[in-house]
Amino acid sequence: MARAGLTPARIIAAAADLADTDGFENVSMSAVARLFEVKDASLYAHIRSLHELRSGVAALSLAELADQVGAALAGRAGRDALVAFANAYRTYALNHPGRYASTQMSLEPAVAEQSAAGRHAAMTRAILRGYALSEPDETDAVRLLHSTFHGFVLLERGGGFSRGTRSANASWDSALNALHFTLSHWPSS
Amino acid sequence: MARAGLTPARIIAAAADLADTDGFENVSMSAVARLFEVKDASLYAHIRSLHELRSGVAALSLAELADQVGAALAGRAGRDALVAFANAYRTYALNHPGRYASTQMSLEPAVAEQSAAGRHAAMTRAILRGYALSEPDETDAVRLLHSTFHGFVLLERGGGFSRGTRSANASWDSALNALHFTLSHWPSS
DNA sequence: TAATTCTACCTAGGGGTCCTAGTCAACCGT
DNA sequence: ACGGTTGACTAGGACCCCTAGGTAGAATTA
Repeated sequence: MARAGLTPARIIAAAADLADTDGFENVSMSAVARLFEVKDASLYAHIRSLHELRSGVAALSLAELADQVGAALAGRAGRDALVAFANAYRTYALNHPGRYASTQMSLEPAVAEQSAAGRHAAMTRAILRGYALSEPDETDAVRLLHSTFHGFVLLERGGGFSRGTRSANASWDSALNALHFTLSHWPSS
Repeated sequence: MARAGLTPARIIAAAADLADTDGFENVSMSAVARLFEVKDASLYAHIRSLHELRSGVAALSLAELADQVGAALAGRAGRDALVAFANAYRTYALNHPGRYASTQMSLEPAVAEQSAAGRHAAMTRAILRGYALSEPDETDAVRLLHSTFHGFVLLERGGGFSRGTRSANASWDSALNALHFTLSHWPSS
């Protein structure tokens, strides 16, 4: 009986890959076990439950997303920062659909989540520094940006933009234009 | 053996209620069968598969959503129409989380879907008539609106706006302000 | 090196889900 | 009243989650 060399990290990484190829909803203990050519029961020595496996994927994905967005953001400001942030966000979501889907699951306020989601919010606020908003406008703007990016990416991936001849890319650029314009002339009433 | 009086419509309606109370991901043949005090196998005389059941819920929900949004929109124009549309949309999503979640599932271009989603898009375009956009700006604006509403509602329901003291309602109104402003001064470059 | 402990993986099994096939009883039109 | 249709049943296969207990190889210690 050769050992497969399972560790929580490797199991979660494999599950994340599986999510991207087969969909997050198809991430199961059995499916991941098959990847390692191991019985599903064997995974329970490393990961307590399916829920923990999926939460692990979510935490991993949030961290990756924050990394990539952070890297894209480095050294930019104002409109440049907005566009870089948005494009990095969308690129990650489209390249890693399963990982991105995992970030939607409501994970209990775990420590790992706190850090990654916190970084995310901090970066969004960093963008807004170029637009000189004060509270509570800044919070409203953060939520508007996040909503728009999240919604766009989900609809795009779900095929919601397939009708018509206008490309999703063009509409995306247009949306960024609109957001930049709104942020530049924030109606603070 | 008394008959339970199952029909596709009643089964789908029950499934939709179950989605709202227990979550769309928990809509299963077994769970719906339990509601009718019937064995799960009995449902297959009326509904071919779990996928068909869920698609049915999605079609029902899309139709309901279109109805409510359409009713809210009646007789309004311009900013009024935008706000009415948006609030009806959000209200439906928050009051019927499971039904709303069902509308996210990618249903094959079924006939039923065509009609409801088509109505939805037509109504969004009706709003924009007050802003005098021409193609392709109108398509971009439709997508921006839909993305923002969809993203906001999902994040709100997922607890994404729990941090901080700013209420979701206030941020929502602020987002509508911003959208109205952007639509009024659409940067057509 | 040899003995002991540890642990990564195993088998066995209970309970849940989707779905098919085949059966029988209740309803309905004639 | 009767024959056909159909609505719900039981039985069962395939797959899933998860627990309990066993075993063999790795790690630690004597």
